[in-house]
Amino acid sequence: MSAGPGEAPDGWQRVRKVRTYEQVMGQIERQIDDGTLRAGDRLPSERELSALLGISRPSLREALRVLEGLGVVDVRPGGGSAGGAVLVAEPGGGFATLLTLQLALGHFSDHDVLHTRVALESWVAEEAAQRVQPEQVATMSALLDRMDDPAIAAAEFNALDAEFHVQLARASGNALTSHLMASLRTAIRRRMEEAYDDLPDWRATAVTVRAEHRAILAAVADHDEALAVTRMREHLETFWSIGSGGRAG
Amino acid sequence: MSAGPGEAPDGWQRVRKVRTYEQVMGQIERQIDDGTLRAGDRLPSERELSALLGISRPSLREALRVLEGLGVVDVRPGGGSAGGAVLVAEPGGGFATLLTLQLALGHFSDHDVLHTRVALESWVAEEAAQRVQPEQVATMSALLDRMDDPAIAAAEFNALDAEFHVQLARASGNALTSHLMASLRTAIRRRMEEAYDDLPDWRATAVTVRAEHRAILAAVADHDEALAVTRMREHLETFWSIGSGGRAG
DNA sequence: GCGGCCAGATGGTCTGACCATCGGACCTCG
DNA sequence: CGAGGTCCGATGGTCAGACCATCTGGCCGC
Repeated sequence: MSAGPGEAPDGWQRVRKVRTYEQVMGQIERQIDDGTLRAGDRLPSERELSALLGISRPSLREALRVLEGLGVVDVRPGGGSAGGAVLVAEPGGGFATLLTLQLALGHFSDHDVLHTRVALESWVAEEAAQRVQPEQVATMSALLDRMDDPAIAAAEFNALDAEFHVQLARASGNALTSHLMASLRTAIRRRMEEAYDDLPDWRATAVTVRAEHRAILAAVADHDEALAVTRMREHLETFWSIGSGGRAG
Repeated sequence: MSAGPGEAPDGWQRVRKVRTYEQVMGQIERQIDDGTLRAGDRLPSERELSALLGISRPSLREALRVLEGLGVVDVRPGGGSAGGAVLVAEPGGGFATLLTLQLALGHFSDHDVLHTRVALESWVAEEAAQRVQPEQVATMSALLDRMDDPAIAAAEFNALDAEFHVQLARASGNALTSHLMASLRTAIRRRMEEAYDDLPDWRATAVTVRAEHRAILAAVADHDEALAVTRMREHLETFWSIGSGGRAG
């Protein structure tokens, strides 16, 4: 991180072999950046665009696949108005895939993910406490009600747990943070489920989780920023200590 | 975000058209997840792997391109030990591209990015103040010295500024946060430079920035968490108010 | 022993083709 | 005249085969 890739002691640097698909991505990226292309716009058909760029269809398709993987375009088959590659209007796609893979590769530890969540969630709690709307409180409250179901399955409990945190992030009014958190949550979903499975009695833990969620939401609804942050931190640290304790000793 | 993509009222959901390259990615992802494939491993050659999977080379290549864009594999031409697709050992690749594009598409606002940075940087300052090592302080101090050069160009000043924040994130010991911050910084690099260009006298601003950096580093070096957090927040908010003030009024 | 040279392997790219899918126009029937 | 089904064209999805550029590693000659 202290230097760009392929950097050498002096001003020298490795020559860049620009592949065709990278040039295509560069052009699309530039056109997005200067406003020529905007969210919702439809790209020319693969055949047409490949001709315009003077390249083959496979090369163009590689670029489209990457953009698709990055959540930038949405490609649909078929003719007429629905077919073709469209610049997606919804944000956030791609983060989860990226995080999941990098986590699986061992590039980041569970510890890293949890602490990043603490950083973001703390801020989210603080911000949400400032600007939360009554109807958002109602939505989250309804979520917590559903988590109270005594017959609920662990997987659904976990999903609702995640949903609660995501809704809170939404209430903070920051789309980036909201999507980052949702993606982090997706990335560690399996580990969360495994952690639950390893608990001798997850329903006992659930009781604690429910109470903490209620407490956090109450502080947010009261616009008590400091309390919301404190409770959020405690909530995350409690869960972490239980989870790691259940697995490591 | 409240539901998965393509969800319908009942249990119905849109049929999933699984393309070949997606299946390939799924297989690779699974093998990474269960440890069959690990960082540093080399995948079979394109011809060999496409034969093993019973698909054509172009389809396989689409999967490889996406994985490459996500920073999961590193593909190099040529025969022998150096050629082929290798699972990257270095984390973080792909974040910057993704963030840059999504930002350009207008999915996230500058405001969102700045506030996410505040959330992460605040935590970074707190954590770094706890665990920073003397040599890390020395490294960052040297960076700040280079920023003192009165003849420094705006672009380099900006680069060193980013580098300082990244080093601080490193000192926090969290690779994920560190890479997220570096990527956020990359994503808004152009806007930062434009903001500097719009300043009537950026060198005057630079004086303030230098002082704030020194103050932050001093608090971190003293292991004064609270002070480090406070100063970091002030630093970011100061810069933001100047930047937006210079552009918006 | 050392340097240059050559062969094999690998990725990078292109051409052309065929299939599945979907939208929209058309046509038929009531 | 309207409603329904049908056909056609455009588009993405996939494949096969070929050729080129690049790089490694070993061979050969000096």
